[in-house]
Amino acid sequence: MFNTQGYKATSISDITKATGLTKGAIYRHFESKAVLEMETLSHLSAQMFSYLRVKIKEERTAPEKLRAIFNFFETYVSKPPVKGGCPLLNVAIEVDDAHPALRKRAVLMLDMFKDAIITILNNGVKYNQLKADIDKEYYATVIIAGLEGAIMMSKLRGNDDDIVRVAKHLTQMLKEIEL
Amino acid sequence: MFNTQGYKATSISDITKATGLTKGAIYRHFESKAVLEMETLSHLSAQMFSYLRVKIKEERTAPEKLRAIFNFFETYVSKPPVKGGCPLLNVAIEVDDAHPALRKRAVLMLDMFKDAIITILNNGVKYNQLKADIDKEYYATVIIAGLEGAIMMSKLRGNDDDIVRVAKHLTQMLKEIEL
DNA sequence: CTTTAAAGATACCGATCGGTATCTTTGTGT
DNA sequence: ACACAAAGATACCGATCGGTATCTTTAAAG
Repeated sequence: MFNTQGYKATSISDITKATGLTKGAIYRHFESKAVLEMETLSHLSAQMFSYLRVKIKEERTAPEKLRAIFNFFETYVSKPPVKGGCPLLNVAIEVDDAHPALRKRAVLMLDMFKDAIITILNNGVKYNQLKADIDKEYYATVIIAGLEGAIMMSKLRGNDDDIVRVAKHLTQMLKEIEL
Repeated sequence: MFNTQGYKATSISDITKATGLTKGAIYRHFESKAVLEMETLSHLSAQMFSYLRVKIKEERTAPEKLRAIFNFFETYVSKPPVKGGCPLLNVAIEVDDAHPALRKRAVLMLDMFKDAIITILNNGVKYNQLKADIDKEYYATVIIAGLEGAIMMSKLRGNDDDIVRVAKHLTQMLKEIEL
């Protein structure tokens, strides 16, 4: 519910209705709504990276791993891995300076995503699957920005068209640094 | 305030404090908070497109117009045209199915942005500045997704680095379809 | 100067917010 | 069978939510 309706927009009462639990039960396990939000985001983050890690490990070369990532995101709207779209994108847009802890977690998620891609790029160079002189941070940024922006567009329109186009473009970009 | 804190997260009381007006004064001019949200989004949308249109009209050729757009977005975080980042991105992430009117406006904003870029691409082909066989919808989508995703990343980190990287990439992509 | 309508202020509405003190139930180890 | 702690339920708190009925102020036309 935090991921679909937003953190601020989801009330504890919404959660009691959805879970059948009472406020007393919830507040016994979470000391505040802010803590519940944090732990929910951590859970969503872990879930997302878990799914993604499986897809990445199924492939052997760096280009194949990257294509697996693009492919993973192509059906993000029609078959969302977690309801409500990308938790990173959602929380990044919602958090302002009033939620420093949640913001920190969001930055951490972005770092993890970026590092995962950079690691793949590094291994690609190491094993002569990718050109040696590529700017890894640059490509990681372009990939994440494209995917996240495309999720926004596709989710707004309610179909995968936009994200399929961006995935196609990223695949094309990949060809240019492939050996 | 709607654009910085979010629509749902901004209360009428927040607005009375910020404006010095009272609820009575506000509700005389706007029949509900939802209407105020709608008109605010329309205003933000018009403002954004106004700024962007100026930048586009300053350039003469299609490639120059597109580069002007990329350049416009490069300082979006450090020198935001409107406080709180991109109104399209913000509203697209916040709206769920409970806000159909706001959602419709968001789709309209995306359509306008996309159409503006497609028009530039069409003119570029017409005047032999761009290759004739390009998929305009594809490039428009890639450009918007990249820029919006980059805004999310840059805003989360608090600097322009990510969006500068993506702008560089889009400039590079442009070279490939330029004549 | 008076009239009049728009604009704004005041005071309130019921509903819901996050949160808590206190009570009851449940499950487990002995 | 009993003790006891953990889990959950109940009932409430003050604050704030969006919204409104009613009163006062403002400003412009005659």
